[in-house]
Amino acid sequence: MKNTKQKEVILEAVYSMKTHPTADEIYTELKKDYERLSLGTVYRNLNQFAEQGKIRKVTMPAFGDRFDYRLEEHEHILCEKCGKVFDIHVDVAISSEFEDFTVTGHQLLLYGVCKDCKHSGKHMNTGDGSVIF
Amino acid sequence: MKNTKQKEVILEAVYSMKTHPTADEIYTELKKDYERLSLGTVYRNLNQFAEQGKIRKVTMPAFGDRFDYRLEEHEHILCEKCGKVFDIHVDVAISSEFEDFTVTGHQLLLYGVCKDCKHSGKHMNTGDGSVIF
DNA sequence: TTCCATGCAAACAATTTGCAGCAGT
DNA sequence: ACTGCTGCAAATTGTTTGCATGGAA
Repeated sequence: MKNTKQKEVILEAVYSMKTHPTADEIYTELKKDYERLSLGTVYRNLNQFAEQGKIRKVTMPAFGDRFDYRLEEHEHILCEKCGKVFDIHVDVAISSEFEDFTVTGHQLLLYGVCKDCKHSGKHMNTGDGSVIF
Repeated sequence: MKNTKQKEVILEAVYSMKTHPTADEIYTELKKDYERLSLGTVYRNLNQFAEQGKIRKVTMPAFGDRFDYRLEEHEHILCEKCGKVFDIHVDVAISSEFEDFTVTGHQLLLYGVCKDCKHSGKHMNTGDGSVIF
């Protein structure tokens, strides 16, 4: 794999934008400084980094794929109002064998309404009465 | 909401295909008997049913949206080789308040290799050493 | 008769890919 | 010099939408 300026700045962008950006958000951000950068290159490199385990790709229902520089085990919570994604640290212990499956990974996603959106006056659902995690 | 033949057979298809079908799979299946059925109608109705809580929409990374007739609380496990989705019943207890979030729902997705694919001789990853669920 | 739902095709959004030229080794 | 990487644009894929017509109430 060759070292290119593009690879460098794309990876750096994921590290510095701590907001779980989409490919397009990264592209838009970098475009300011790198006029000729192409969206295809951003996608190509993000996917490559994810395969190499340098970053993580997180698929969100209805809000597109996000990229996350945090490699440690953690889960995500998605605000359904603003689409922002936050990290949460919960202990999800999964055996590597489960009902005839060899389990290689998992993803836990919580949905809800974040603090800011709660206070911004929009109507919201009530909780569903579930228990402490 | 009006009762139409299309609504009837689409909903019935989700109930009878117990394979977590995509919209397109449902469409293809029904097209055999209903020549003039349109894919748009399938999408429209599936989304409507999901909103009404008659079925469930499950978003899978890399394999498109699936529809599930099972309404009870359960999670999914996705085979990375064949793309099949299976139900699993695990106890995921989540509080309705979590770090300033009002939690309205969650989704736990495990990835792995199913029994059939394990035995079909393809190379596979080793487990990641995690613990009993 | 009134409108909602459908079929159809076009529109869309997100992502991937083919290719010729350019740049890293 | 060789070959992979990039920019660009076109192609794909999955899904939604506008509109005229047909069918349920």
